[in-house]
Amino acid sequence: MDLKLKIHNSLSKKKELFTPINPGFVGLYVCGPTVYGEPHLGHARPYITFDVLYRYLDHMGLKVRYVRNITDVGHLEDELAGTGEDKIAKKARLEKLEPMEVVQTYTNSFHDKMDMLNNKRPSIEPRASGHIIEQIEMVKQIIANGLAYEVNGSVYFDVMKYHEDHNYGELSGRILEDLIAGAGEERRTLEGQKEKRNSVDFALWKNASPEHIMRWPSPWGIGFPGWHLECSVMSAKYLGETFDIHGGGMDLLFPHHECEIAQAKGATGKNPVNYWMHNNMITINGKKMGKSLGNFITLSEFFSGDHKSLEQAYSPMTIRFFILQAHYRSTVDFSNEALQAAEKGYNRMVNAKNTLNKLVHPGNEKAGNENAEAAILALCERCFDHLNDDINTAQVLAELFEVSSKANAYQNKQADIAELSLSTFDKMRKIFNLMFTDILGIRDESTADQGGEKLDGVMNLVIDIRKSAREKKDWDTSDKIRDSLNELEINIKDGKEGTTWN
RNA sequence: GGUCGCGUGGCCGAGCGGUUAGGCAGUGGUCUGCAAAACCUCGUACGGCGGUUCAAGUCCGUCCGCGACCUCCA
Repeated sequence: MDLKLKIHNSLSKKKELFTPINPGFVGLYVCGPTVYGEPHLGHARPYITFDVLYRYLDHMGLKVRYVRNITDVGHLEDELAGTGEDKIAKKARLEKLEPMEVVQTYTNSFHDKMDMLNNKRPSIEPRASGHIIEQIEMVKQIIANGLAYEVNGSVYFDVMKYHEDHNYGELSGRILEDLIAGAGEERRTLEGQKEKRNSVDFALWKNASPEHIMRWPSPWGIGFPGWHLECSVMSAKYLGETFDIHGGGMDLLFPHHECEIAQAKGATGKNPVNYWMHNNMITINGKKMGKSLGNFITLSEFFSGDHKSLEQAYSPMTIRFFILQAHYRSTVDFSNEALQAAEKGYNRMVNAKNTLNKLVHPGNEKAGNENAEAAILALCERCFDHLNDDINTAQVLAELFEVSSKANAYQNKQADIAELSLSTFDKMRKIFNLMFTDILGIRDESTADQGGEKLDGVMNLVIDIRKSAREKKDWDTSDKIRDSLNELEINIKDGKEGTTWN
């Protein structure tokens, strides 16, 4: 099939037509979380963004191998004292847990939250700690190529040497001379800085001090792998030395992804990634929500509403809808008002979806209104155009809102469903469901959808009783039923065609 | 300080050379026992100042404001 998907490549800073290396197959790697804390709103964004990409590629008939790692070792934490303690190890010490216990706890939580957000699980979810041998091998290769050096049991990547034949900064736009010149006073105190030939060099392998908990033997002594190595190693192992798409948050662009490129080229000489994609940040009061500022709200807190900044609980689908209403490369600012707007929009669209799926078309093969017919057909096409234009989910949702209005109008007889031909109506319904459910990955959280047959039966009975009451103008009974159901979060709507609920 | 990005109506957010984004809130209607929902209607926005162009939120310059990265971060 002819691919028309254009994606913004961070490497060229342009939208490029996506062409997979192997026709029909796509290798997709997304940087996963470091599992040392509860996942927060910021984590929702990349995984929803790339989930939609994954779903869309899949819809187009491509066989996608989606690899997303779990970082359970390796990130150094630069304490003020400069001890360079591993994040996982630090958390373990603070919580008096085994490091792997910490890892498991937060990995489980991460999985739970991702499931709730309706993100599909990746094809492979490798852990850094399970690939120590491969990481050591890659370090050896880079040393053999003369682009890394060992000092006191640690191995550093020689950026200056690499830059002689390559361009360190090709992704981030950094200029090496500026990086060296711009090294501030505060950075001089960081662990290992004095061992490096140059301040811009980064660790591939770090010597472990005796009190360091996570440690592995290596040709350079007991230690642990460096910051950026795992992604290079695991992407190469499962997707090949050069693969199609690498995604992640913009905050990872430098140094993490820049270093990945350098490591990969330093090891294999090959460009590791054809298309780099970066999602923008979620902000709170205009500032990036993240660990370092401590201004994050966890997904659990959103789902329960249990946080001082939250006026209410927000469901997983409200969060998903909220994120999808903005383009992935724009920042999106959190606020209660914005989330409440997303919640209402989401509810409106879900209700419209259910309405649409229950509509019965009279079956006319000719459109009653050629203009309406043409408009709907054009709208259907535009949904795909928007996705092809760098996954513009905001525009897709705008189109689906148009369909929602139509569906409601047909239901209420405020517009004639026969204005569309049967085939166009079917197409509209099919594409709405495809976009909403399959590609945008939005799930129906309403009671009606989850109550099952028994609830349906009960509700039919209740509505029938209420109908009798209403016919007798027994408004007390009628309103009592409505109010009581409301308390159970079941809403009654009296329409022309009878009463419905959700 | 360096590199990059952003500033759109009350709020959130698409668009990025000429045509309605959309959602939420608000206005006025229709419907309705009441309510809710729904549908229709209305608002005419693109930080300031210059410039390019027949035509500019949309391109260029400049100024102001904000942010990201340069240290772990999605």
